[in-house]
Amino acid sequence: MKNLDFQFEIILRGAAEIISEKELKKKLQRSIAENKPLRVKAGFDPTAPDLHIGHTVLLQKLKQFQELGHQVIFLIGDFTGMIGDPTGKLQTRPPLTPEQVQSNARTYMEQVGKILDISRTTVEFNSRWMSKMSSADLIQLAGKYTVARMLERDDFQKRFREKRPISIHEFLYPLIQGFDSVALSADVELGGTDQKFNLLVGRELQKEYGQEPQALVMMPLLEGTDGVNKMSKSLNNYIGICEEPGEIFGKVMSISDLLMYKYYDLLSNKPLEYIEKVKVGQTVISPNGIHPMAAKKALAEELVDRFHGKGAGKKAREEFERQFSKGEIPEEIPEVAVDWESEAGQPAASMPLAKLMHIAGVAASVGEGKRLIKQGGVEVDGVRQVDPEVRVGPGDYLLKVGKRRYVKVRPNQK
RNA sequence: GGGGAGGUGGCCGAGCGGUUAAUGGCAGCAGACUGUAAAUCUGCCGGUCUUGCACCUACGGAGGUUCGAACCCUCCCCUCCCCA
Repeated sequence: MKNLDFQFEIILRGAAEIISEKELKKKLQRSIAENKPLRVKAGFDPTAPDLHIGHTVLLQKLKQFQELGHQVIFLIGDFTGMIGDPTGKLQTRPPLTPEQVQSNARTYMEQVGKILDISRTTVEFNSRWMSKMSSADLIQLAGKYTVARMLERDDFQKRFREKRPISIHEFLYPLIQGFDSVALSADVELGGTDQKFNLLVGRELQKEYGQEPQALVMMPLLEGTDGVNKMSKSLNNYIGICEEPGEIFGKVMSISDLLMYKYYDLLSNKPLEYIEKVKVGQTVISPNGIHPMAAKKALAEELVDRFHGKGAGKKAREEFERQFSKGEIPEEIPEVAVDWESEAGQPAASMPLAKLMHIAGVAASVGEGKRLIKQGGVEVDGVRQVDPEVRVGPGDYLLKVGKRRYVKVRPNQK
């Protein structure tokens, strides 16, 4: 096992906060002395099996622990997930069936495998111990925390102050999450900074149950592509790790420069000297700095490589440059077969372009198609269309919508 | 248990019997300018088609009163506050 300082430096990189550094060092020290890996836990919600790069901030940190020889425990919160997420405001989630949980878990692992070494990862489900817990046990658990302490949590406090509802079961969530640490005898728990309260509850409960409290490693939250909100699928400001290379590359290119520098800090594995050069380029144009656009392309390439394998990034970059820097059409364009039958069952002589766009999936409705045409955002075979009422006959067309959406349509052969 | 205030489009938030598919803001989309950056400016922003000032859907849910209701009435559901 590597020495203490070496390990600690790696763990520290990118972390927003560690509670406490002293305790963590002590644990590491002991682990080295006894040649016993630390049990490192991180919990995930099974209801959203589509991972985005925001999740990878945490996963990368887990990977680092793994590479340092520690035992990584990937905890799937299926029990909590089955009840519903308390942070969701109004919606009661339909409970997941065990089959759904299993299938989500599989999807999860496939994606997580892009980053972690699955063969060396322990996967746990908190239903394993929670579903067996009796009401009496649960009440006993609830007895270990007070309402006043619960209300210390930021969002509870805020909602309480703003007179917005807080359900009793929401108080149970931090307790259950904390109890997971007890059940797993976790030495370290990883989480986002927004998890701080829950993570701390884990420490308290471990003490209550006679365990040494876990050390906490908190990672900053990654902002979404809008640069304002936390990355999340529901806000549609995410970059999914399973998205097409071109998609990932494009989304990275469209973030603001300012955000790019944050992404560098949280996502890039490039040497620190390189990142320094990137940051120099932010303010001065000098031989020591890297131009923001070049830096962004490098980051996009790195991420595509990470999720699609070495070489995919370079390909995506070339494709990107062909399409946008040179204005050429992309190499691979999705094709859609369109039925041209009219209501009478006869092949229609023509249909409005807007409708064709709708069928081809590039417009949410016919109305939107017309709007796009009116606004000059539509090209057919390289010719911009301006009449929202134009009709087209059956045939092969290349549609371009907006700056980057292309689709080929052809009549459906019957 | 008693009393009071509310539930409006993805979100926030006006409207409180009739040009209201519903002011405004945010988000989103398209265009110009660019580095598919930021900032800025412009336009759009429920759906359908025979494009009419048409039809359908929509202001928590169900009924009702009206020529006409997001706006009035009744019942129900949900949230918040005060008292117990």
